[in-house]
Amino acid sequence: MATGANITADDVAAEAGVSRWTVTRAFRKDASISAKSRAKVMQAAERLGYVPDLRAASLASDRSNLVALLVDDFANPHKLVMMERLTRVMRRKGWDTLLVNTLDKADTGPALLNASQRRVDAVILIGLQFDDDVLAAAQHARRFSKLIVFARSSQKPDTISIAVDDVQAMRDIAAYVDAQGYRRPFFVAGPRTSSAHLLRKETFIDYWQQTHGLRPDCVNVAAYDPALSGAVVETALKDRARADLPDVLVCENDALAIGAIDTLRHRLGLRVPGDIAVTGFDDIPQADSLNYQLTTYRQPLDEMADYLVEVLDSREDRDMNRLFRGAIVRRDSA
Amino acid sequence: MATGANITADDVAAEAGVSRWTVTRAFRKDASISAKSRAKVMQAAERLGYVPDLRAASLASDRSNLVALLVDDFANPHKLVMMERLTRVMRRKGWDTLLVNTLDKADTGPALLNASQRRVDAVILIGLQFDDDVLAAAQHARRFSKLIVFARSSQKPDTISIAVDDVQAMRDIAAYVDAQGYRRPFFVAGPRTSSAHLLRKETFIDYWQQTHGLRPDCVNVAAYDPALSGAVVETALKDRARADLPDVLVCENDALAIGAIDTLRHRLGLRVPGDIAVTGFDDIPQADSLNYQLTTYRQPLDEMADYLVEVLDSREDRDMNRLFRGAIVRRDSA
DNA sequence: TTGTAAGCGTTATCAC
DNA sequence: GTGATAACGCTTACAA
Repeated sequence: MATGANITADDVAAEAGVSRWTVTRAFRKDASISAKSRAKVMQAAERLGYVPDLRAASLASDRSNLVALLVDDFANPHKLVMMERLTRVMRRKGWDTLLVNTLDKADTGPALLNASQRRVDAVILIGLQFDDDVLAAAQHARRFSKLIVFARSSQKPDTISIAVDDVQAMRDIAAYVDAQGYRRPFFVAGPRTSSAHLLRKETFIDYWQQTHGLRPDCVNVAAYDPALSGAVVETALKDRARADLPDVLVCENDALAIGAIDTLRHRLGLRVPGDIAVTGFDDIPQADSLNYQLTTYRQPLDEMADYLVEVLDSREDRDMNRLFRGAIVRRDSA
Repeated sequence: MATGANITADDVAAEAGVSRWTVTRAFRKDASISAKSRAKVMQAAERLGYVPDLRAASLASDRSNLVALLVDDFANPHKLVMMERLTRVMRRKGWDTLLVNTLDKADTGPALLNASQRRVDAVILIGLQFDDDVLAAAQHARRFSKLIVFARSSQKPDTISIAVDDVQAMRDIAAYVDAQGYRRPFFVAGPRTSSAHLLRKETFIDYWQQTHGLRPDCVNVAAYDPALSGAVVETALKDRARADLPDVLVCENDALAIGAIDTLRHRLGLRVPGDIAVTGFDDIPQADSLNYQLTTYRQPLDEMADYLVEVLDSREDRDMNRLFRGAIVRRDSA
């Protein structure tokens, strides 16, 4: 076990009969080194089982090639999709990922401190509890140069936001629902309270007021949790007369939508989309299942991830916020 | 931004009027240091915005307090549950997590190398493609002392396996299904091929042969993917006469079970559990949804995670494999 | 193209 | 209880 522990570049240098610095060079793609030297070094390294120590490299160069990924809400399946995509793209480009589970809202500060101690080059936030005020309060712990908010828009200065254009997206959804002929929309919103979070809901309501002069009903669910969403929807709808029921539930994301569908079908005895249509947001894998066939909105995650590594690589200091445009994924639910 | 970059222990020492080593001591829980000195140091550190550099600490002490988590199958929702649990428990105990997305089967070696370069104290494998042969081939890249296989049993020496007792678990499930009166069982297995992976399937078949003298039908699904599972089940059952259909589908895990349920209901027009019952394994969040109410088997993840950190903390070299016993979670699907 | 020497910010060891 | 000093393994000038 632990084959050849503590083999250093010096050992390899001795074995290959060169200097330590030449060993280092051999391990870099760019480097002015003769093919012969490199071969000699590589063979010696192989023989000895040398593995460069990135801690030391990072300490000396002040670049860690490490990025902290702060995640708070592991209940939403979309998190898994994002984590897969981000770690895949980053690893391909030479960035390692420090996964930090932000235990609860109060833990944001400690989590950032954690990342700082590892001297990560950047911190990526994917989550919902990272309100701008939380971020502001936690900023003093910063010892990294880039704070990136992924898949959520943020107004905070000193922060790079890579997200879908919520206003555009929700207008697309509203227009789609409208075009399908639904006239009694009902919005199922998530737990967000700060202004940056209300964009989807507000956009949807605005659209409806402007085009049809009516204000859609809304409910707020305290977490992006399907079961909770179902409970809230049930409470809101169970005592309504059939004629008073909405004809479409527009949900802030798929997790809420799926919980809503389950409740409509299994608690309220309604058909989806027969009696009530439902839309989501995110296009999680489940949305494509036979059972849900959820009409939803897909963010261009690949593009967003590619841009993310571009940001990581960049040394620029200009504004790097970027909004992307996704597309409706039309299925049977609406 | 990057408030007070490069504040080191020396700076704090100067500010507080003590030596660097005293600063270090102040930051440890155990330490022979006077309360007065500590207070002085902490104030100075606060004033300067000092954040200890864990890279340097790790380099000097040869303990990184970093653990690599290798994940290969992001399609299974259970992965999200495990990641949450592990990162939560580890973080509470002072262990940071390096998340490595094992891109494909051939990437196992490079992924381990990646971890080695960061000098992680241990590597945890949660995934299915980590066959024992892959592990063996990749071992030469080891530069960490502990290789832990989590939630999957492994026969490999030099490896610590923390898992549920598959034989015991599958016997429990088989006995349950038997006691419920089902007599035409059908097993839906995952993609695993090596012997360590076949435990659940073999145990189930053995049980049935010994107790009823019959060999249940089986299908293999090439990935733990609900859609794929559904397709395989559909192919296997669609041409059968009603009387030839199984009365229960015992699935190797919940992902397969959920895909199977969708297909039974939406493709084959069967009721679950009315016409065919279904069982799963893992108890993923979805299993408890109104739509599935899946009878499944829960692994004692908290206990397992607690034991994991115990293993991480341990300096012992004895055999640390451990099998846990879970419990059936009885719901409506069987 | 290659080598030398001085850091990088801690911890460990040993004195005091 | 506290303080020097030598590692730890690499990178970065700069010199050869």
